Amino acid sequence: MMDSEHNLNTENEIERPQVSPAVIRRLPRYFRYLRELIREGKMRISSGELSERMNVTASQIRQDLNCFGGFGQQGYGYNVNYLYAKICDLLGVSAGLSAIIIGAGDLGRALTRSTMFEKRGVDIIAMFDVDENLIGKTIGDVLVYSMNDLESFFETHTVDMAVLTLPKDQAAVEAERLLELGVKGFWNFTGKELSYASRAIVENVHLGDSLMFLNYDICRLKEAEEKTEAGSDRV
Amino acid sequence: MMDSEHNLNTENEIERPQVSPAVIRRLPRYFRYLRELIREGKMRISSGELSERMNVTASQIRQDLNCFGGFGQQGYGYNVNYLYAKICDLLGVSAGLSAIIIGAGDLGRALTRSTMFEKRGVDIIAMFDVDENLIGKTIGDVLVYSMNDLESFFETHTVDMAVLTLPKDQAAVEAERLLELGVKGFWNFTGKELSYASRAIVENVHLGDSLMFLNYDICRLKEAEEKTEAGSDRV
DNA sequence: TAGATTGTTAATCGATTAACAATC
DNA sequence: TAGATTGTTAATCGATTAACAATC
Repeated sequence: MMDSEHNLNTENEIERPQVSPAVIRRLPRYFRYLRELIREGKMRISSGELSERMNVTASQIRQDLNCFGGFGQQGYGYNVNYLYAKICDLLGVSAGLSAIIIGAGDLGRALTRSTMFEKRGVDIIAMFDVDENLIGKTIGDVLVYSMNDLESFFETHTVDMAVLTLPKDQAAVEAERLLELGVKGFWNFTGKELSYASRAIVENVHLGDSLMFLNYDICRLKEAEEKTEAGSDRV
Repeated sequence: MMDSEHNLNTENEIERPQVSPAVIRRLPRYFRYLRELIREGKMRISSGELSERMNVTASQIRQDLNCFGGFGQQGYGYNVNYLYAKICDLLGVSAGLSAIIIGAGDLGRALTRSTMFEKRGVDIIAMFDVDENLIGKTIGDVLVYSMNDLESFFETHTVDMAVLTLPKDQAAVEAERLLELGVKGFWNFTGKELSYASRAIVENVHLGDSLMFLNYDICRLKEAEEKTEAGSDRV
């Protein structure tokens, strides 16, 4: 089941799978559907059945999962709990990752109060803001610190990632500061596109882009409707 | 400049460009960079220069823009204002699209108060919720209506899209209700994956998936670091 | 005109799907 | 054993990049 050829090299130099981002971006979706299957009490699932639920090809599912090893069994399919556990591993659900949220504005507060992090094994250990009225307060069950205390906070805490929900024009300078303190990843909602090559990992979120994609399709739909109407009862 | 071959068919059957989603998903990013260029007062830009800023190939830029017509000029490049106007058109920035927000929770409020919609020409005309304490209140400058008043609201208003920020378990039933009322598109944050084929357009947003993609990379990075440490000073 | 840069075709690359042998 | 379904290779499809002729 485990590959043998790759391990011929020095000691056991781990085989970096080097899986394409396209595949990795699909993993969270498998994660979601597997949770659902578990909730339903389903014990096993075939790529065929899963493909129907998820609206993708069975081929793709098998191909995707095989990038990480043989999680299934011929003639049987996939054990739901086992597969779920494997995907959780890949996505670090039990890795005990810690996060801080920079910016206790509307979005920062919404994210803090959501169950999103908890469900994915990420622990929000603090929020930071410059607003004197917020500092010392608790949002959800997370304490808001002053941005001035960032450095001292890092002396006593390990922080894997920072969620950036602060104003766009401060994004770059604060991110640099966090980088200096050893943050490994940024979940960046500021709209300012950040990129630190090998120094840190950045996931830039552009909600506005998603909105505009929808806009595009709605416009095309409206155009088509106008055309139809014009064709049916105009001049 | 305008294509001639496609227009040989009946009357002028509009040429549906049928551009790939991959290209369309990139348009909002051009939109953002062009805004920046305008802010900087730049009048013209070549695909080469833009490609450096955006970190994509010049080839891709020219290919993308050409899906919608010849927006540039040989030997000169692209007129920033003209190109911006064209992309705004495609993305419906001046189409006067209207939206309502279903669910006045943390996320709904955060979206309402943001400038995201305004910047993209989408008008939020109402919010809806079931919470008696919120109904009648104003968030940003948007009034919160009762979910019971949904049908009557539609009698006097045109609604292009609904932003779904309500609890997951109510997503499907309320979306169906909105569909019935003539909503054309859904910006869906509920986590419940919706799909209405030709009846409506759905943009499912899964912030958690984005977080997990980041998790994946951070885990790989941590693994790599542990390996390095182990190699340098262990046993 | 010469220089620059697009529009567009052709070549390459990568991702998805199909097919089937391996195997439970 | 026969049936089912994976793991995996090969074929197809689509998207990206390179190249260059058109043209401003």
